[in-house]
Amino acid sequence: MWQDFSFSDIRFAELAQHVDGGARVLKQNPVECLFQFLCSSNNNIKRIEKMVSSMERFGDFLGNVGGFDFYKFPSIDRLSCISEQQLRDAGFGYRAKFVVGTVKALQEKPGGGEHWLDSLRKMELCSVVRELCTLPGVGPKVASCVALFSLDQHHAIPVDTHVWQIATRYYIPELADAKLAPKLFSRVSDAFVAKFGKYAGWAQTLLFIGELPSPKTKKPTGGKKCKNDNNETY
DNA sequence: AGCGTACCTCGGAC
DNA sequence: AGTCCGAGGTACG
Ligand SMILES: [Mg+2]
Repeated sequence: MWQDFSFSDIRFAELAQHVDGGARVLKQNPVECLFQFLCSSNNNIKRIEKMVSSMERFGDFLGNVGGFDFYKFPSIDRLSCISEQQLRDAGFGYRAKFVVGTVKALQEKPGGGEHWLDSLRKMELCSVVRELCTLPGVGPKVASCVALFSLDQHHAIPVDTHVWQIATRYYIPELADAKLAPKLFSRVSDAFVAKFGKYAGWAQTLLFIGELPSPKTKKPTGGKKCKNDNNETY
């Protein structure tokens, strides 16, 4: 698959050579995935991880490995025991009410929230996103993440600030100075699907990793120039 | 429909 | 040391 992506995009080809050990696009549990990305809005990864681990402590204790405690991610019912104040105290900020509201909304689904989330698997991507967006704190980006990482929607493109940077730099440079707006969300998404096709979401994930200030990538530095689709150097 | 703006918190940059 | 900025967006006017 990487070869296909590399053929489709020169930048992908170059980046792929510099990502050690590959990247994994995990098929996550939908509940866990949803609440993780519910914490992600306007936030940094370190704090997101802290918030997620504080939610996990409401799940069953699994054991201790190498000095680290592990917990099963809480069920929706278990999550419903957490108050907004507890979440505030745990540093969730304004996302505290999103968590409480989404738990409540899920509990009210006929057949339960877990079942409702699973039922989204067999729907079209646009319907999946639309349904998920009815939850408080869930917009198009979070919905796309949940769809891609936990609901088998491999062509979902979560358009976040990083993807926006990538897209305007390499694929649609004419929008370089525009603000990331909902209207342009689809524009970016279309650009990725046009370029990478069925598994565009996976390609997006790799390019996203390339943007992160992470030791996982050792991007080419110093002097090397490349060209984007419009033959502009970067 | 489309566009501005506020929003919790917090580590790093200056 | 104080201030400012921005981070895997969303809700609301
Ligand atoms: Mg929503």
